[in-house]
Amino acid sequence: MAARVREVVVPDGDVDWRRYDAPALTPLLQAALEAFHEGGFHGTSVRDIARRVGQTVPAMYYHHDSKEGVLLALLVEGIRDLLRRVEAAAADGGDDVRARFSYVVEAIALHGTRRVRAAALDGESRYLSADNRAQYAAVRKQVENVLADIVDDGVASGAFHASHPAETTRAILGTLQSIARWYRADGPDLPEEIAARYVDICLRTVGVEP
Amino acid sequence: MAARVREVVVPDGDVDWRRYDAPALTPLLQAALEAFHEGGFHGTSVRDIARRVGQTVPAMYYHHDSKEGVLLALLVEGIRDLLRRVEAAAADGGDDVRARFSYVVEAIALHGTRRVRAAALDGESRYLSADNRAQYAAVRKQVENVLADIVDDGVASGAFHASHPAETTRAILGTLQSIARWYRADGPDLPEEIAARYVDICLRTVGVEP
DNA sequence: ATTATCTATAGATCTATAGATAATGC
DNA sequence: ATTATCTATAGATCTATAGATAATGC
Repeated sequence: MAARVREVVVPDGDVDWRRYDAPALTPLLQAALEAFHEGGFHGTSVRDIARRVGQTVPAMYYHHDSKEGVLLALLVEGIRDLLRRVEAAAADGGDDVRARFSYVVEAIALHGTRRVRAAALDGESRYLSADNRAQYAAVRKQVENVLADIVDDGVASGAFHASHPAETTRAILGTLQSIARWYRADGPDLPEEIAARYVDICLRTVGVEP
Repeated sequence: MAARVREVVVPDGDVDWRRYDAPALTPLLQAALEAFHEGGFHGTSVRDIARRVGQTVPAMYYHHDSKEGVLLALLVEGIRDLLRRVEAAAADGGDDVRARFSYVVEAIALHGTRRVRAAALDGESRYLSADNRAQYAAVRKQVENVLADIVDDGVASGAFHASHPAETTRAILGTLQSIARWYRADGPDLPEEIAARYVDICLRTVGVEP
């Protein structure tokens, strides 16, 4: 197997979770991300991907086991990036549960716009084989748990109000996930504006006046 | 073109929007809906569909122009069903904006569980040709407008609180849409329980204590 | 030696249609 | 006549691999 994952160790304290540079993807993965975003996993052929990057199909197979391997690499890279940011955002909030909540919502909303293709790719994870899907889902679950813990803390301390904390967390994640399905980079609103609005909206959802 | 749409005229006052019988789909459309739900539009071949219904591929082409025609028929049928129910739910709420909101949210949530395959199919609408997508989107927009008008009314009358009503409506629709992505009929919760919880959650989102 | 690419191709599968055939309704 | 199905097949496209070739690093 030729595929490898370059592990870049970034100390958590150094993560600027609001800053987005160009994604650190190989040209082939960048092309595949765009292709999957436009046509979906099954609607994209390996020839589509190769053509976009100006290479031949076998060049792709040298770096990745299969088309599914390309999807997995993109999904794992994307969700790990989100997890790093979300953990940094939660840490940034310190002891203030409302700040922790607001920052984490902001981080997920920013990801949905600044990394709209990666965020929208989540829906394609269902086409992964069981093993690969589990690997992706494990990281995704960690992201969800960060928010779930904050909501639980807020409800327990009386800062938040929710009749069904777990379902409320899921509802908020659904809302934030949906951003990537309508956001267009050439639209009228800046990612920062959108994120700020979703912080407001999600605060109300946990019973807090923004 | 052999395909036809049977139009069943149902007076709006007669729609029991909480009641779900078996969907009125031909066996082929039922099979296609299950196939698309499992594999997505591009991950499903016309042979898959024919095999499920115990027929040959040309039998499908006799009733539908193309594979895309099958998807369009399913999407349009599903969204029209939802629109009918949502309009009945809004009417049921009468002059009480909170009741109208609660009923419409309940109706969309019930649709996400009772018609989970149809609801989840929404994401595949992006693979339709521009014309067909516009036809589907027009009906979908009507559903969204019903909720948007209620949220605007509630904010205008002071019954609801939302800094960004349009974005709040979109957020709520995102939450409700996400139900179909995790709901399983063999799960522990009844559709009615889930719908009731989402009414609670969405009321909070518009600044109302449930 | 290793890394990264290429040309050429295998073998399967895809959507869709041509044309035949049977069953039904007038 | 109409409706609904079938067998057979066209022609394109799919994923993946075999084996050759060039460029790079020691």
